[in-house]
Amino acid sequence: MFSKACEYGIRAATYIASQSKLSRRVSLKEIADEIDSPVAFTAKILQQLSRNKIIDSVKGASGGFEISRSQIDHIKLSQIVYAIDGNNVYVGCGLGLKKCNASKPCPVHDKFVQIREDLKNMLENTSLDEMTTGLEVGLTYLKR
Amino acid sequence: MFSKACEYGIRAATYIASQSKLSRRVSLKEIADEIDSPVAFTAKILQQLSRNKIIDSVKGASGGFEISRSQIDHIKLSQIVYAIDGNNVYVGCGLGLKKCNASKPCPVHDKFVQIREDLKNMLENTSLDEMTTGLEVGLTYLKR
DNA sequence: ATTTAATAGGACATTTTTATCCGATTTAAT
DNA sequence: ATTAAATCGGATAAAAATGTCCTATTAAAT
Ligand code: FES
Ligand code: FES
Repeated sequence: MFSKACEYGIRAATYIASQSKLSRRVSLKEIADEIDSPVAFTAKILQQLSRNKIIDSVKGASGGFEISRSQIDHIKLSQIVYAIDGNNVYVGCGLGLKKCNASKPCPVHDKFVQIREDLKNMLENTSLDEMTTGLEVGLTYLKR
Repeated sequence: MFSKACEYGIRAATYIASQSKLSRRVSLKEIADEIDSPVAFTAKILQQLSRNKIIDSVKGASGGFEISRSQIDHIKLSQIVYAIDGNNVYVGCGLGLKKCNASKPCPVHDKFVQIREDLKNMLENTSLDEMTTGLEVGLTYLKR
C-alpha cells in the first residue's frame, strides 16, 4: 500500500506530534527507537518531512524535531503520504495502466476508484492530532 | 497497491480468459503485446499462475496459455493477488507494524481495516469472467 | 574559545523488485 | 527423423527501494 519510507514517515510524524503536545522536542534517536525504524533511514525521511514543512527541525545541541500546535491540527495524513510517495495512490490505475481515466478504463476501474476514493478521503480527513489521541491513553501503538 | 508483477498477472489472466472464451489459446508474445508488458518478465509471472493452477499452459508447437470455462467462472482476483503478492494486502498493517491486530492497534487501524476489507471483498467477489465482460464489448481495456 | 550534542547531506552498500538472456524441453507438423 | 514453435527454468543484469556511514554544520553549554 505505502512504501516503507512512508510508513516510517507517518509513524515518526505521529510520535513527534504526540511529544510536541507535551512540549517535548525529540531527537532522531528517540524517534527511531519509539517507532522501531532504522536510525539513518529515518533521518532521511525526517529531512523530507522537514523540507515539506510538515515537521520542524532544530539543529545544534538540544536540537531535534517538533511540530507546532497549529500544524498538529492542520496536517493531514494525505499530505505526508503525498510528500513521500507522491500521488500515485490517489490517481493511479489499480492494474497499472499508464493512466486511470473513465474514458478508457481498465476492467476494475469502477470498483477500484471507489476504494481509492475511500482511502483518499480517510487520509484527507485524518489529522495528526487525531493520530495522537489514542496513543496518549495507551489505546494505540506505533510499534509492536 | 499491487506489485508490477501482480498487475501484469491480473491483466494477463484477464486477457487469456477473454480469448479462452473464444476458444483461442494464446502465446506468451501475444499476451505481452496485448497487455503491454515485458515479454520475459511476463513469462515468469505466467509460470507462477500456472503452478498455482490459475491458468493452464501447453508446451510445444501450437502451445500457449488458456483457462478452462469452469476456471474462468470460479477464479477470483483475490486468488491471483494471493498467488503473486501473498497475503500482506489482506492482513498487513497500514503503517507497517509487524502485526495488525485489534488488541494492539496502530492509530489508523480501525479506519484502515475498513478499507482493507472493502478491497478484500472486492477482489474476492470479482471473477475472471466478470473481468472479461467489458473487454468483449470494447468498454474496458488492458492497455492504453 | 572549546567542547559537546544534535541535524544536514552526500556517498556508499545492500536488498528487493523488475527485467533480460539463453539453453533445455516439449510437441506438432513435415 | 528433422525441423520449427512454443513453454520452462536457471543465470544474470538493471533499476529501485531500503539502509548505512561519514563529514560538515549548527547551536547550546561550559
Ligand atoms: S483505469 Fe484502472 S483503475 Fe482506473
Ligand atoms: S494495526 Fe495497523 S492497520 Fe491494524
